[in-house]
Amino acid sequence: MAQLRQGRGQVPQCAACPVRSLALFQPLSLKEIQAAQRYRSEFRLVRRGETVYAQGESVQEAYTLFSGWAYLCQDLPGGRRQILSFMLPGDLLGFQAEMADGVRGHSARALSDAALCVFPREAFFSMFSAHPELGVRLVWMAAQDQALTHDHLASIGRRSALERVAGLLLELFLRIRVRQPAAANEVPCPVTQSLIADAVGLTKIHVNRTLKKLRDAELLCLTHRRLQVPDPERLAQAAGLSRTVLERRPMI
Amino acid sequence: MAQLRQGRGQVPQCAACPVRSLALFQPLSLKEIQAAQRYRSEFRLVRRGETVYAQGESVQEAYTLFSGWAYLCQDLPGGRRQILSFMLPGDLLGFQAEMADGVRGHSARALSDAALCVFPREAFFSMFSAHPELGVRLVWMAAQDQALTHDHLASIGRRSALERVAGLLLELFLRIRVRQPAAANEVPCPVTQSLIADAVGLTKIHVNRTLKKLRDAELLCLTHRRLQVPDPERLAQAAGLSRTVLERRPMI
DNA sequence: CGCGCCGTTGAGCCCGTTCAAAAAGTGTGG
DNA sequence: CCACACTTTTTGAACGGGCTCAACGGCGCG
Repeated sequence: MAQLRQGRGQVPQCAACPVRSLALFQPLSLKEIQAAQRYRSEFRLVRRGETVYAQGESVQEAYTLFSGWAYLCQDLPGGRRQILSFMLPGDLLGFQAEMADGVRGHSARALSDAALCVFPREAFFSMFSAHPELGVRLVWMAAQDQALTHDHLASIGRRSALERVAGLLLELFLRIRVRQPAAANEVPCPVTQSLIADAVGLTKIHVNRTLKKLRDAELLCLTHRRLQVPDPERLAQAAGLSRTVLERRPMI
Repeated sequence: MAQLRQGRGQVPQCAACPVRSLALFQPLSLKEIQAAQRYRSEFRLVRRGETVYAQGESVQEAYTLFSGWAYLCQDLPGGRRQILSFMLPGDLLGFQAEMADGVRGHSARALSDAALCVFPREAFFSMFSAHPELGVRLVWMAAQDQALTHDHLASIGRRSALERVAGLLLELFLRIRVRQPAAANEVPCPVTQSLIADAVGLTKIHVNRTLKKLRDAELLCLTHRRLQVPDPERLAQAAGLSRTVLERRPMI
């Protein structure tokens, strides 16, 4: 359990984890966290573009994204692909199909250089029996995840190109902002237009045109890996979202 | 807990439940099942078209679909709507947002006359502490659900109209067939073309044309609330699905 | 019978795609 | 520092899959 592969840096201690309040272990006390650290089998560094796990592989581990960005995507015949979700620090990866049929239905890739805490499949069973509240927490996170996926489904199925792009970027904006010390109207956002296209089911060319429209309407501006949203409320309206979306604090 | 509202029929006993092997309580022994029945607060009958729970309501209960069909759908501005999933006997409804922010993100409606076993929100906490294996089972079912939703997402985002319709009907065909005594190439299937349209993100008119194509190609035939699939393998190919989909037994 | 829902078919249009190409940004090695 | 390769962004022109609008037939039900 203790064969932690360390990259250039040192392995962080769970007790000092900066994303703990967002992550699976949130319900545990500081003392319990120190004990729970032994469930982690590895602290892994991955480079931008590298695969964390691949579609078709058998399920052996799950991960907490410690730092950096990642995304889940499903590859389809004809070179097509669909991005299922973007993952931010604190998010749990690889549990979606953990219990299903034992085979990954999608791949997970690093969008930027990233670090992951790795938990072997069996660790979850021990964790749940030792800390039942972690089971509740996991179910809660899974439900949150499912609700978000449902929103994406409705977005791709029934919304216009502009609504889709606006909706996705608003969601990312809000999710990133929760992870930031101060609430700003500009956040780092390393997604490319191609990635947006594969996430909302459009062509990268049409995403580009749509972004131009949004920029001209001063609803948002995505350049140099930074995302500006002057007025989230107005963007939500353009995305055809009910006002409540802004109040729902995402993924805490 | 025992105020079971009974319609015309008698309330079924969990021990004799015909969908137990598909449902949440699958891991329990016969003896445990009899005890677990007390968690059920109600056995409810709903008529075709009635709402089980509605978008925006606060979350109070979850349900096991005992008989009949249901579907989850999200309503959008402009009269648009997206069907998120179809529910068959044994499926768990209303847990998706159970733990999230306490507000339903979608509605659940009966597609045919249906019967539901109702479990109040708090029952789940008692159930999990009394039977930890139910927690594992629930997580497993949630993961299965999520995997299916991911497939829909990829389908709507990146597949052609024909692939989408073929894929959806193949999925339904397989899910219905598991619930049937003998494996036939014809199953009951009460979905209308409008419902298919709202599920795959197309117009009902275009769904109609697509169904005609599929019928002409003798891939499937959907008439009089019955679905025929002469050769599932060939249909899977037309839907652009890898062969493995057929082997994956859905939702057990 | 008449009403409402569901399925079917046609004609024309539009949103988003495809193909093509150039500009701008990013990273690498000499 | 520049040269080079590569990825990402931007723009134009033309095509087409799926949409809109409109009308009709069929079926179940009160």
